Amino acid sequence: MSGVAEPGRRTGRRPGNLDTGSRILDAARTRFAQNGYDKVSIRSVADDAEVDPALVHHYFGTKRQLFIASIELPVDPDFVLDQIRQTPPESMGAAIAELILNIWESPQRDSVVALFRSAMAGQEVDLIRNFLLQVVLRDVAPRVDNPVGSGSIRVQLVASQLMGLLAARHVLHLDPLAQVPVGELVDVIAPTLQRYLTGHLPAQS
Amino acid sequence: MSGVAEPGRRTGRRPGNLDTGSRILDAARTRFAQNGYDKVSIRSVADDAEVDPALVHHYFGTKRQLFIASIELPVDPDFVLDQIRQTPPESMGAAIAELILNIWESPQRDSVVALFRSAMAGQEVDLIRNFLLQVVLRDVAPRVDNPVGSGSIRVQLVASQLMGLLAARHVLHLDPLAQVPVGELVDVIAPTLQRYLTGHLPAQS
DNA sequence: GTCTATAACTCGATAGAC
DNA sequence: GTCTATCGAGTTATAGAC
Repeated sequence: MSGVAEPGRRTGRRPGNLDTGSRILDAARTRFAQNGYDKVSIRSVADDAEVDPALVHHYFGTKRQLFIASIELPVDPDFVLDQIRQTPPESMGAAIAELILNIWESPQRDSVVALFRSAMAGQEVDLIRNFLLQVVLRDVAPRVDNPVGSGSIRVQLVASQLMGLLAARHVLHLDPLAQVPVGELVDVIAPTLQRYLTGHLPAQS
Repeated sequence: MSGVAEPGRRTGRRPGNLDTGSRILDAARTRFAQNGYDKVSIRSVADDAEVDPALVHHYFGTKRQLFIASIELPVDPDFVLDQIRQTPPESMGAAIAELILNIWESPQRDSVVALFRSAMAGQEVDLIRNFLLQVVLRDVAPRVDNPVGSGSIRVQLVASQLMGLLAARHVLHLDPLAQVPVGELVDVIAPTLQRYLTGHLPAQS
């Protein structure tokens, strides 16, 4: 079977090994999520992908470039933002909790966790803060800007609760919080987010 | 002036250079807070303290020991816990917010931030989770355990909001949230914590 | 495209002179 | 108590053979 080329068929190079590049990328994603940027070595990624370390450089250049490539959110921000846009302000708390918490249970979780950990470690912090401020939050803030000027604070309070949940559940793995089903957690968190967005904030009155 | 010893005075070794050990400790504290455990080298701490790197080992042993020594909370956990213990459950939200947020504005902030960043980076995570679970949270959980079994989840929800606030304000420095005076923020956060502690949690009913 | 070999560097920790 | 010198391990990244 093997080694003997049937004339006209099965000759030449075998079709890409499920693509070496994407195997590297997958390995990098989970590694970065588990250990954070600093503690991940190109060698360990190469090992996980069962690939030579030099190949990682060959495909992605420097470690930083590999990180950026691996982090690239497979979720379309516009898709998420569109759903939020179509939600009336009175029910945005539940909508956001539902959307975000479910993303964190999806395969995209590794990317998000890796991004968050890197931000906390001070790596790529500008990249992340800009993404947060200019892409995600800036879009929602004007819709909840009441009283005038409170919009940014409101959405950043929401971000703080969401980040804390990410830290507790997916980084520290606090039990039993980490074991609570998403659906229940959404119901618990939604009222908090809703109050931050449209509720009465003592300091603003 | 210099070099000439007046008889009977100013002889012998000069009084300790403000103590080499504490200079090292101070440098380590701010370094760890700014850069996290991983990115701090013993050499860099020694540079900041204007001390030979070998001296750091001489005084504190390994890097881990230096970290623990530098992290050592200047706040007595019992002091904080006592104040919480003396608060009736109905107003614990405000009490906790008041206590914790003010600690984060005190000189102890660097230690707390360093600890948090290390936890997020996966360093010393057992040490931190145990501290959190067994020292801080375990004490409060039984007092808000209603319905039975909800106590742990309740306090961990509180922890999540507090950690998120720490991340947003003191790690990511999100403006304008990072600029809000503590007093106002306490009033904003307290109701959230109170609901988590004693309020109605949809999933529990 | 893939891999070997290695340059160039940083780190923690130690031994030992002074 | 303080410093020099260095070991050994780990890293990114590159050069070049195949």
